[in-house]
Amino acid sequence: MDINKTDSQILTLLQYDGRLSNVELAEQINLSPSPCLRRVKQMESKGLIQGYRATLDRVKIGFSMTVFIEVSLNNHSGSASSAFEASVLAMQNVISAYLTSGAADYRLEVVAEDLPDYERILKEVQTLPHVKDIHSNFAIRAIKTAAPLPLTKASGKTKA
Amino acid sequence: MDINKTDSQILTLLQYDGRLSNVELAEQINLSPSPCLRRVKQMESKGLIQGYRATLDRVKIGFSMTVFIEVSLNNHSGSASSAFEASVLAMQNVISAYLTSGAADYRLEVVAEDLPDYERILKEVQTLPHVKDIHSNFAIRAIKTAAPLPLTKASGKTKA
DNA sequence: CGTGAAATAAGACCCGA
DNA sequence: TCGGGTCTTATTTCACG
Repeated sequence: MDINKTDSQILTLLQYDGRLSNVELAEQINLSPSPCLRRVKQMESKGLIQGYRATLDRVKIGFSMTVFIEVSLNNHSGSASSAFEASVLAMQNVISAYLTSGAADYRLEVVAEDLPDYERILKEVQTLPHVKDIHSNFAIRAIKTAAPLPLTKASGKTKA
Repeated sequence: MDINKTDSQILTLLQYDGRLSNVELAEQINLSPSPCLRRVKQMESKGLIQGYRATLDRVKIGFSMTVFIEVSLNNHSGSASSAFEASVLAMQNVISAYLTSGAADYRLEVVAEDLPDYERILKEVQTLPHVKDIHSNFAIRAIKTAAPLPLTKASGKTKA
C-alpha cells in the first residue's frame, strides 16, 4: 500500500504504456532515470506491478465472440468449489472467472472463435464438476475493455 | 486475419511478457532480431497488438472491491444509448463495459476502494442518463483475471 | 537523488535466397 | 517476399558521489 505521488504517476504511465523506456518515464515525472528505475523495480518486487502484457485485438486474432457465463454449483463444499475452480483455470477460453454474490456462484468471461466454438465451450462448461445451472449472456458490443485503474485518487498519503 | 505460426508465437510470448526485448523474443522463436522486430511492428500497425500495459494488483493499489453492475435502460433509442455509453466511458471506476444480451442491457465492471466508495459509485451509476434498473454482484474472489488469449488454435492458416 | 560509463538493445539499411 | 547481417543511435544498468 502506501503509494506516494511519484509512484502513483509511474503506475499510471505504465498502465497506459507498459513499454515506456525508463528514460522517457523518468522525464515525464521529472526524475532522473536511476531513482525512477529503482522505484519501478521495487514496485515489481512488492507485487504492485504484477507484470506487463501486450493487449491484443480479440476480433482481429480470431475471437469474434465474448460471452459471460454464470454458473451455479449443486454442491458448495470446499472440495467441490476447488474442483470446479481448477477445471476453470485449465480452460484456456475462460479468460476471467470470479466467485460472486447474487443468484449464480461464478461468472466466467469466455472468448470463442465462432458459434460452433462457443457451443463446444458451453458443453465443456456444462460438464465441469458440480455444475448445476448455466446462463449465458453474449457481449453484443464492447463499450470499454480493461481500462486502466484510476490511481489519481489512490495517491493521497505516504507512510512517513 | 491470416496469422501464421511465427506471428502467433510472438503474440503468445508478448501476452505473457510485454517487456520482452526484441532479441530475447527473437531467440525464443528461433528467428533473428531483424525479421522479428519487423513482424512485431507490422502487427502493431495493423492493430493486432493494441498496446502494452502494466498489470497492477488491484488490492495492493487500494481497490479492495470489484463489482459487476448490470444496468437496464428505460429508453433504447440510439441517442439514449449513446448518452449512457458516453457517461460510462467517463467514469474512471468503470474499468469495462459491454452491451449484452439477456435481462439487462449493459454489464459494467467497477472497482471501488471500499464500501463508501462503492456507494458513491453506485449512486453515480443510478443517475446516469436513461438508467431504469440496476443489479450489483460483488466479486468475492478472483479465480482468474485477464488471462492471455489462447492463440495456439487460432494459428491455423495463412493467406497465400 | 543525480552522474557517468560499460553492456545491451533498438531501429534503419542493405544483401541474398 | 522474407530472413539475416551490420552499423549507428538510444537505452539499460550499476558503480559511485
